[in-house]
Amino acid sequence: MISDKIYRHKQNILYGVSLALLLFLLKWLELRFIIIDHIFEIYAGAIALIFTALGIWLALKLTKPKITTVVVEKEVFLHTSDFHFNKEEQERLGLSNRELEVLQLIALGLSNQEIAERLFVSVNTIKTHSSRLFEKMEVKSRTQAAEKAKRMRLIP
Amino acid sequence: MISDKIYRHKQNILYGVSLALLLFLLKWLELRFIIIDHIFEIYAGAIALIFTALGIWLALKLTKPKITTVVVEKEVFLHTSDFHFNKEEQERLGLSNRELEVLQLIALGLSNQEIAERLFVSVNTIKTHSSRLFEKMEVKSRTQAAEKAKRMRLIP
DNA sequence: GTAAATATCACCCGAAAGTATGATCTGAAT
DNA sequence: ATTCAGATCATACTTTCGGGTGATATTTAC
Repeated sequence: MISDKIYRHKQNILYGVSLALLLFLLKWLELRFIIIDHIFEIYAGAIALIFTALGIWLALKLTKPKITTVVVEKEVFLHTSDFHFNKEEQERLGLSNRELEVLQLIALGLSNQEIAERLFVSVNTIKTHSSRLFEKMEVKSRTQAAEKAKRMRLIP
Repeated sequence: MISDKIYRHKQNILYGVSLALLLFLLKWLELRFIIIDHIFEIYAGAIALIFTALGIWLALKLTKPKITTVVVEKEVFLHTSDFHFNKEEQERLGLSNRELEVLQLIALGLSNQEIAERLFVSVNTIKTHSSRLFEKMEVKSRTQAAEKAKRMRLIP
């Protein structure tokens, strides 16, 4: 049995355990004295650590965050195909809607007679409109009017 | 004489000076012991101050700045540069260079008279050119010609 | 309501645009 | 040398354009 062996070697075990305890005590005392001998350095190190952390915390909490602004230019390509009517230009020139309508048909290359037929009015009316049109646009012919209208985005 | 007076009070002066020195020594010893008594606290305070400063410095030096990215959209217009003369169309219509020249001036809105002056020829010549032009382009007026020429990329 | 702006139409006239036809002249191709 | 395309010019004629003037509805703004 195992208990029999223990009993037989009782004294040996007791001696061994006592020796182990003594060694442990000695080691513990040694460590204790090391700590006591260096208590000041340890304390100082702890203070250093704590106050470094405090300093970091203070700096992070109390300073304004650093902000670096990076400006990235992004090129946007605009195509002429998407035509946007220039209402401002119409108002600037003081063109009425009817006059603009006539202008658009002139730019398509229609004659006064054709425009009159399309709008169900007389040629004389179209002449009056176009005259006022040229006056307001400061041009002297229908071809110039068409050219200028395209430049000013009054027509596509 | 002054030296006489000093000689006469020699002992008094010696006593006074001795007393003053003694008091000074006592005060010095007192201050020394105060410092020695509190040497640990002073040292700890100094460490705390130094390492707080270190922490602040570390935090300021080593933190990454916040990066704010601002995207600025830069508009790039292509319409002025995207014109490529349509030589094929000119050849398909059978337009001569002179006719094309006249066509371009017509599209600018110039009158026959103005075109004639610019090209140093007579109005009749311009009329001949424009007539042949309209015939080849299958249009009936200068305004139509200008419109069609722009559509066909014969002019910008 | 009245005034101002807009849209409509008419008539006249001169200028410009466009058509038709024909005539040189030149340079390049055959 | 001849042919052919392109450029030039002219004359005659028709059509369209654009300016000028005036008149009448219609709508919009105050």
